[in-house]
Amino acid sequence: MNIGDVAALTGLPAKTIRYYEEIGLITPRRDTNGYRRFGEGEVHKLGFIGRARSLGFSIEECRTLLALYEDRNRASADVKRIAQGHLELVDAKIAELKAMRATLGHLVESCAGDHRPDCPILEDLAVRPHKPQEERG
Amino acid sequence: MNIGDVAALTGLPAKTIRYYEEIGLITPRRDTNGYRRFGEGEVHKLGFIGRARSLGFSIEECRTLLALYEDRNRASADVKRIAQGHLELVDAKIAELKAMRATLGHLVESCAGDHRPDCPILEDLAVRPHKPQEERG
DNA sequence: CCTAAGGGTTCCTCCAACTGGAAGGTCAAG
DNA sequence: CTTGACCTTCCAGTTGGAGGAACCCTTAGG
Repeated sequence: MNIGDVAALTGLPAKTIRYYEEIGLITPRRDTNGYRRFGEGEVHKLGFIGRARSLGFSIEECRTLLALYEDRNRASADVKRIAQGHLELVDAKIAELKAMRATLGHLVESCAGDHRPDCPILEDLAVRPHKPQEERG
Repeated sequence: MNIGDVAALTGLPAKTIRYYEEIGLITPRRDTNGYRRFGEGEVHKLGFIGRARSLGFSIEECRTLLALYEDRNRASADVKRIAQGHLELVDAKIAELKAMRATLGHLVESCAGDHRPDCPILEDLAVRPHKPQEERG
């Protein structure tokens, strides 16, 4: 199996697969012509990584998860800790974005958006000693 | 005013302020000794940028907003369009994170997190043809 | 034989938005 | 004079790849 087939199977770009090899996530064999040759194991690993990435795990978390996956003696607690930590990070990010969204939403609503120059958005950016306002309607 | 004072006033790291000069967001004068000298204008600009950044606007968006701010003939519609576009991006990001959070939350809940090796999180990453599961149990 | 296509390979640069650190100049105080 | 805080420049690294150049391999067709 060449890299193109693996890309099609896993949905990962070939570039990404090469990159994953470069950083040591996978180590496919080589044909005599220098082409990477992938077996089921590699494809499976790449699928695993792809799914973990799509859940927002960092590359290093993926590396750890993969190691745990291949360790038949792992404790599920180790995995759960990583997932939990990541979950908290995601929650924090969501909260941050929501705060941004609230402020931004208020500003957008308050702006007439016409040909005139008066703009509450710019005024706010210009002077407000930025603590995100909650409600003031 | 030296860069340290400006950093204290605006809350931006000195490194960041230097970076903003490098990319042309600001152009402070120089003292004879080579130190950057900041006036009120610069400090005001930096505050503006800092607040815009904290709302998630990109540097290039900040550049545009700043230009609009300084253009007395701008139309508020131009500003609103940028903010609106950014708002949609933020909403998309939130939605994406929420989807991740949901899947991740299910997985974390379903994992015992003890000394045993059985782990639904790893099993899911290993085999699931990843469409985020909604509800199941 | 040559050619063209569609793989593959390596290597290098670039992205955002900084951050860290090294090596060195400047300034005010003791 | 020395110390320490501040400033300067420049270089490298971060995350997770994307883009592209230059070149090799393979196969099909004429």
